[in-house]
Amino acid sequence: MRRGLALEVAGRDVTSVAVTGARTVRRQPAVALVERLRGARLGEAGRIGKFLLVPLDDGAETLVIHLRMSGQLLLTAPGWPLAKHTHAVLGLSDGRELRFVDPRTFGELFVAAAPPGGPGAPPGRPAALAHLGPDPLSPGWSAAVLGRGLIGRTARLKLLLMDQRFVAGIGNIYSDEALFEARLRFDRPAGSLSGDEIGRLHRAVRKTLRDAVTHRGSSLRDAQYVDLFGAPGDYQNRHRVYGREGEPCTRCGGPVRRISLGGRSTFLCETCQP
DNA sequence: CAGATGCCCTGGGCGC
DNA sequence: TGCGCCCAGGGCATCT
Repeated sequence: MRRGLALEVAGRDVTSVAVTGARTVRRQPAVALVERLRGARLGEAGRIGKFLLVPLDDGAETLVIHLRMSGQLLLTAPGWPLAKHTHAVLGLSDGRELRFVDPRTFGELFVAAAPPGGPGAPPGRPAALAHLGPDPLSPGWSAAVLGRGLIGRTARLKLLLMDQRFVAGIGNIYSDEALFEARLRFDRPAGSLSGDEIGRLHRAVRKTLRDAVTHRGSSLRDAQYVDLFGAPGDYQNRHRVYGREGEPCTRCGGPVRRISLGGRSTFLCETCQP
């Protein structure tokens, strides 16, 4: 989604703004966001974890977008019929519209001040995102950094991977996929990993996220996740455990298991992830 | 303090 | 066909 925004909306001006959803803009008065966006020039989108950051004008402020469970950003011609649960529409100077659609209304938009990022660099992170840990695809997230972070942690590995304060951007699908790739059980105490296991985990997280982006994300049965043009991703067809309960493990042929953890599903192969 | 639980919502799938 | 239940890519407040 970040790549799509960078390709399609960077350099456009916002010519009109309509916010109709009561919950979609909730960190600030909707009128403040509308007035700040109207007439703004959109910069090249950045990303920290699951948050999208679209710099405004000189980059001193940024539009922050989180899709949560069911949010979509769609780029359409103005005449297109408005999908149900469309909560915000930005008119763009190229005549198209950027629409935020979100049935469950967990997603949100807000405008925040962004510290300057230096010449040529993207703006820094807004204060509202200060709690986020490093993005696992950023250069700073090395195996050594991961290993230091794991020391003394008693949490189960999967829950720590999904803790956005620890590392930002891994959710329920990609934690399961990365743990399978790393051949690690989800309920290992995070601090119990050996050096070799830390290396495997680090490699697996980065490979899983990179591959998922290459394949344009995971669109599950309800096809909630789609790109700017409504096209679903492809990575769901490459999942090795997530959503594959009872199907054969791609590595050993044994059945993929589903276990409930913290009220959500965890998928794993108990043979390959001892 | 870390960890567990429940809630914010709508919609789809399934059993009866 | 319809009802009630369970489940779903996340994050946060509130308990212990």
